[in-house]
Amino acid sequence: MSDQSTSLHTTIEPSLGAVLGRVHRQWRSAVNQAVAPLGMTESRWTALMLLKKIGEGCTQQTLASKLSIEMSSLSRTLNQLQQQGLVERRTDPEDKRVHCLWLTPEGAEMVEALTVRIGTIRDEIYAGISEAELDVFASVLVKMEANAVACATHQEKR
Amino acid sequence: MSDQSTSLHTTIEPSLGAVLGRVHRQWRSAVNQAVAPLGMTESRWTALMLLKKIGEGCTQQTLASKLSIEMSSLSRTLNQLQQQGLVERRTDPEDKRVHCLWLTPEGAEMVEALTVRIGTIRDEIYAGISEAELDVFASVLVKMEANAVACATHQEKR
DNA sequence: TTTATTTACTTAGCTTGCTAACTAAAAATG
DNA sequence: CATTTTTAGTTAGCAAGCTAAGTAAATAAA
Repeated sequence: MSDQSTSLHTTIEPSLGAVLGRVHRQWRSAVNQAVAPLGMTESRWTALMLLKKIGEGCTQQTLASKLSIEMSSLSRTLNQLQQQGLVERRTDPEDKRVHCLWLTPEGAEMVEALTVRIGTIRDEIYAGISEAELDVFASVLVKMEANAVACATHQEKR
Repeated sequence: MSDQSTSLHTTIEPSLGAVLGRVHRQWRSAVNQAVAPLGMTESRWTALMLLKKIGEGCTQQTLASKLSIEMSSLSRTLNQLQQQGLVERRTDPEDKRVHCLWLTPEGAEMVEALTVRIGTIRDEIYAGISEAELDVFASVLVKMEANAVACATHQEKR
């Protein structure tokens, strides 16, 4: 029994995490090709679409946390989106440290265009995968994400 | 019926690819913390361990392709591994363009040490996930990888 | 109320993915 | 056999993740 728990995952590809990285790179490459004509890159459209999803007016802090990237990474991406005239940073009058994020009209149009293009890619990448499989896949991702965060956290306090 | 096929995946998280990226980042962060004391980073240990797995003496071409990274990326990583005295590049006498890759004794020891540490992390990240779920997860990843590659390929020829 | 700490964000510099442009060797073509 | 093309690998510079070290504003402590 304890034997089983030790060997539980040894039959599986030992470096599934590396596979995860590969698939992510290839998925990114496919999407990047599709959105390049719109002047978009992964980091930019990911931020743009998540901003739309979680609701305009949110802080950079909130968006960075939902993206699971650092504030510094998001800051640079927002500089680009702002320069492209797709996003606005408005200083919160209640707390002048805080920047609230809003889509410009052009930004909103971009989200629409992206949704279409990325939807096409998504369907191609999901081809031949059943909804049941996708459900399991998504639930495993969620568990892994939580486990990885917990793991990183307990390690950093040694 | 055709309705069902259009709506097939719309109930799922629309940007599962973005989730994939997030989980990969977090998994990488957890592993990086664990292997940093050994002087390793993700790109270096991934290359080192895959070299061990697919067999020493292989070409850079082969290793890059199995890693799903470009030759140029691998070239830099190998420079680092060579500088650390973990890997050797030997010119193939039959074809002087080709560099065959070998682990040094120190490299072989490093692989052992990494296997232990990464195994620990892997078990933590797999916690609460059944073997059946992992099987589905791995099979979905494989299908997605193939689909993404196909998608990128047919796009680039417009 | 002045000082210290915390918080939201930015900037700078590193890592490692990428593409593009290069060298040198091998293979194909004339 | 000379010339062109292909192939294996390298180098240079961009993209976007990271950490570390800043600002400026808000809060806590003295």
